[in-house]
This record gives sequence, C-alpha cells and structure tokens, in this order.
Amino acid sequence: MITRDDVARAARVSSATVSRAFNDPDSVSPARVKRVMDAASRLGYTPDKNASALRRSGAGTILLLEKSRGPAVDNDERFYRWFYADIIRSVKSAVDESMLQLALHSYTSVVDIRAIGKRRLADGIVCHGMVDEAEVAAVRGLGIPYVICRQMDATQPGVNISFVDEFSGGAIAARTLVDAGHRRPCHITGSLAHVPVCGARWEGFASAFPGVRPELIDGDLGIAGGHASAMKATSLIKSGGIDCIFVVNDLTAVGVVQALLASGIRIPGDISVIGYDNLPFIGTLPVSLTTIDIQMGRTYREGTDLLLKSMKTGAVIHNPVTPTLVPGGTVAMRNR
Amino acid sequence: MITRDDVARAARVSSATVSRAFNDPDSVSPARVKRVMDAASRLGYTPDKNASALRRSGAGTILLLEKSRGPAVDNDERFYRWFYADIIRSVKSAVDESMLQLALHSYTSVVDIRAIGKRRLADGIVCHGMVDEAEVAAVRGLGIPYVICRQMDATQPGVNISFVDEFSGGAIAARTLVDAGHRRPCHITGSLAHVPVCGARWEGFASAFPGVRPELIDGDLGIAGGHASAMKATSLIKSGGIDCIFVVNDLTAVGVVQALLASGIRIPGDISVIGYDNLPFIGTLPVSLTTIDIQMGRTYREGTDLLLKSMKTGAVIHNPVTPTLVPGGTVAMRNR
DNA sequence: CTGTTAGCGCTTTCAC
DNA sequence: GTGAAAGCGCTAACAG
Repeated sequence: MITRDDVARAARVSSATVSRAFNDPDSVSPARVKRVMDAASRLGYTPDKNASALRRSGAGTILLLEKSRGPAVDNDERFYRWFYADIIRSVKSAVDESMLQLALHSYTSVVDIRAIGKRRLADGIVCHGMVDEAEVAAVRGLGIPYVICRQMDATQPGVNISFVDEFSGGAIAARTLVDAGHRRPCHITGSLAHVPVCGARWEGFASAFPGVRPELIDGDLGIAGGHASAMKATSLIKSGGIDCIFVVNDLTAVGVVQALLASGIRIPGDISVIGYDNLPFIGTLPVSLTTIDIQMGRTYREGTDLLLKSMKTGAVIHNPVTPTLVPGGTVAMRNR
Repeated sequence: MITRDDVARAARVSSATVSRAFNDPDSVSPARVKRVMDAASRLGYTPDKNASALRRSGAGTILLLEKSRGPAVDNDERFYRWFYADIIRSVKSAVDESMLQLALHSYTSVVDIRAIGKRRLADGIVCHGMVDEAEVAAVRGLGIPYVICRQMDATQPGVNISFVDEFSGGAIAARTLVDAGHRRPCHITGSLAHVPVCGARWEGFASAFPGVRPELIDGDLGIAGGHASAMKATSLIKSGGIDCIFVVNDLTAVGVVQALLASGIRIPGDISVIGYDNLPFIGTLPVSLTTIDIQMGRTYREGTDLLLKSMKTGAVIHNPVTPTLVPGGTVAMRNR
C-alpha cells in the first residue's frame, strides 16, 4: 500500500504539500505540483478515500436515494427497471471523478430521509425519481446538497433538479412527423389528467403542430389500453381523418401496433406510428418502432455532475435534458 | 454526530467495549452488550464506516465487479439488463448488514482486475456474470476473497461461485409438463453447441422425461429465430407428434408464440408452451406465458452472504440456486 | 472479560 | 508557499 508519505518522500516535499497538490493545486507552486504528480503516478498512488473522509469529518459519500420497493411491484415499475442499469452507471461514473464514494440508500418514509441528516450519512444526495412533495421538502430540509433526477420539472421554484424535458420530447415526436409530411395528427394516451408526464408529452406534441389540434384518444395506459384506443382510431384511419399517431409510451404503443396490424392496417403504409421511451421490448413487434429515447442516463449523469459542482459553489441546479429521436421503420414520408 | 465515545459514556463502559459489542458480541458479557446496544439505539449511534475501514487497514469495501459495456450494446444485452436492478439491490442489502460498503467497479481487461489488488480497493469481490477463464484466474490471483455470481456452475474446481442451476431449471420445465400429462415433448433452442446455458437447460429438460427423447429444434435465439423454429414445428403439432414445447428463453418464446398463433394453432389447446427467464416483455403477448424465473436476485444475495461469511472462515463457496416455476396460461392439463 | 493505548492515512490549522 | 503537528472515529494488541 502506497501512502501519501511515500509520495512525499519520493517528491522530496512534505506530506501536507502532497495533500494540497491533490486537493487544491493552485495553492502549491506549479513546479512542486508536477513533482508530486510525477512521483504519485510513478508509485501508483491512490488517495485513501476512507482516511480522507474521516479527516474531513464528512461522510465521503454521495447517496443515490430511492424509494424502497416492496415485493408488490406493479407492472409499470417492472418495465421501467430497464433504466436502472443506465442510471446507476451514470451516477457512478460521475462520482468516480470526485474524491467521494457512491452509496445506495432507500427509504420508505420521510422519517428515513430525516435520519440521513442526523447520521451524517452523505455529503450529497442524488434523488432517484422522487415526486412526492413531502419527500422533496424533507430532502431540502436536510441542509445537505442534493439534486433530484426525474422525468419532470419541479413544481416548486428553487428545487435542485435535473429532468427529462417531456414537453420537448412530445415536440420532437411532432416535428419528426411534420418533417415527414404529416398534417393530420392523433395522440393516444391514458390517464391524461392524472399523470403529469402524459400531460407534458401531449402538450409538447400539440404545441408543435401549428394550426392543427391533434385528435386525442385518452384511454388506458399499457398494452390492453393501447389495443382499445387503437380500435377507436381505426375508422379515422380508414377515412383519412388522421395520417399519424404518436403514442404516449412504448408499452401502450405495442398494443396499438398489434391491434392495427390485426385489423389489416399497414404501418407505415396507412398510418405512421411513433412511440416513446425506447424500451427494448419494442423489439418484440414485427415492425421496428420509431420512438423517442428519454435520455435517462444523461439526465442522471449531468445531474450528478452539477451536484458535485454545486457542493462547492452552492449554485441552484436546473437542468432540462432533451429526449432524442430513435429512427425506426414506422414513420413514412407523405406527399403534402 | 454521535461517536462511539458518547455511547461508551452513556453505557458506562470503555469505548473498546462498545467496539467489541458491535463487532464481536460474543467476547463481551451479555449484560454489557445489552447496555451498549440500548445506549446506542437511544442515542441513534451509527458506526462510522470510514473510520472503521481506516483502522482495519482494509478498503472497507465490497466490490461489485462487472465487465464494462461499451456504447455498442446489442439487443440481447439490453434485455438482460433488466436483471440489473435486482442484482444491485440484492448485493446491496447483503452488504448493508456488514460493516462494509458496496462499491461498483468495472473493468475492460485483466489488467484492470490486477490493479484492484495493488490499490487495496476491496476487501471482497462479487463478480457479476464473469465467464472468461482468464478473468476468473485474475480474480483468484488477487488473494482477495471473491465470489462469482452467474448463470452456470464453474468449469474449474475450487472456484467460489453462486450460480443459477440451469440444468435444474430445464428439469423443472419438464416436470411441469409431465405433471400436466404431457408425453411428447419438444425443445426449441438456438446455438445449442455454443451457448453453455442453452446446453444445460436442454440437458435438464431431457433428463426429466424418462423414456422419451424430446424433439429438438436448434435454430437461432431471439424473436426471429423463434418464429423460424416454430414454423418447423407446426407439422409435428398438427400430426400430434408433439404435445408441448419448452423454449430456451422468453425472447425466443415470444417469436414461437407469435408464429404459432399466426398459424392458427391454439395455445394451450393444441400445444402447451413454456418459456424461461421471466422477463416482463412476455406481457406483450396476447397469452400469459408460463415460464421459469431464474432467481437472479437470490443467486446474488446468497452469493454475497456467503462471501461475507467466507471472509472470516475462508470456506470455499459453491452455491447452486434452483429456478422457480412462474405459472401462466400456456400449459394445459392433458389426459394420458 | 475489560480498559488503556497506539495508531490507520489523511486534511487543516498554525507558524514560519 | 511550505512544513510540523494535531487529530477525525475507530480497532487491535496488550495488560490486567
């Protein structure tokens, strides 16, 4: 085990200088910084994060905080688990570039959140998908730097947040269809009034079709819901009332596509379809669904980077992340 | 911040006794252990893992080690990512019960693995899905306690491993079908000779059908592969040559089911189908697929528990985990 | 069984 | 700008 003293000896400086060279290079003469860094890399020195954290009297830790999931997991949650790997890796890679360690932590109620402060468990907190206002308030009340990463902007001002800009995502879906020559849009969604994410996608979509109000089918989310909504749309498709459908998420889109194909409607021949989320099970469809990637990884990566920065500067974090188009085979070019 | 000294004072014992009460309760009189624990919980004391690790001159860390994934991720890998959340949570909950912290680490080559030892990065290593023999050798060469968690047993003796017993999984599929009265089995797989997991599932399946050699269709894995294999099976189904199909994984099973239904074959009326993996996209099918859950969470949870234990005892780890049946609607009862 | 004591490797005053 | 020295909270000898 190489310690800081070994490096100090090799670089012929004091051990305090080694420490400063690593943590605050500006306070050391450039020549010495170089001597220290050379010696360090020659010896293969890695600072001990435990000792560092201990001396700093900090936790030495960034907490990835998530609501604990009981055994009763609903199907939606099961689907969104696919993003988990991306999220973990993104946060991890950001934290690795600091002197801190990543720890995972889950809570069941705000009581658990408050305990984090009492026990000095974290120097910074990345909240995963937190939407409950009381929980957000509890995190803010901790006095520990934090960032909330999730799919929607904050409803309160001043909250530190990195979020998927769902409104823009809806707008991208619209622009993709507009650019391909579509003029008679339809949106299939579910629980529109109750799920904020659905609302944002719909508003973004509608906003980018100037002069047209898209047809709106507000049924149920999920495969069965998509099936049912698609059946309602068939007559509109056959009459030429709509030439494209933006479905609020891939899961529902699977149902829509299955139902349309079963009804003898060709995709994209008779109708263009675009989904949302870029979940891998769209690969189970006989067509390659054009969809929108919500950029979860980037949302968390940038959120964590900004958290690390704000731990020094105290700056407020407000970071919208724009989804991206994943081209597929379900959007056709239409003549105007 | 409550320290061990505060607890010692409150419990009227020395601070060393507090430490012992937490780390080796057997070496302290029961009465004192209770006094210490009472005081600790009253004060809300949590041991400082950084100080603990520093003093122990260990890393204070269990590493979850995985091969780093480049940006070019194939679709299969995307599917299996679904297990990642389970894996992380399982390992995490096991590590939480120790004095250690969980850290995530990825490697691109054996060189990275060897660096772990040089830098005292871990007190124990949980290897995620490691199959490459050279990598396994590198981990063993580290001299750090480790356990490999993956889907197959080790090929070398003496390797510490917790694994999904795929052979038993295949046998469970077979027994499920036998118990429901099936006597003319078929197995659809892909790349049988090249993918050990497929081989084990097939052998387990075949072993549990006494006196019958199942029909074997060895095509390609994946939805398209399943489609093609199913087409080969249709005449056998119509002639009554087979009464059930065990498909090597759910992804391929999706293709099989789609193709059979499209051919007008009823499931389970004309043929029973059983899949393998319990991935959520089986919900994209119009039938509820009977499948086998590979118990990834348990494999990692038990593996980590055993690693923690073996760090004290030095015992070799060899832990097979048996998959479980997930009942669905694609297996019918047949009269003999 | 229990208390005393000496650090683990690092950061951060405090002098110079 | 730099070095000396004092601990951060804990564990592991060592004595008793």
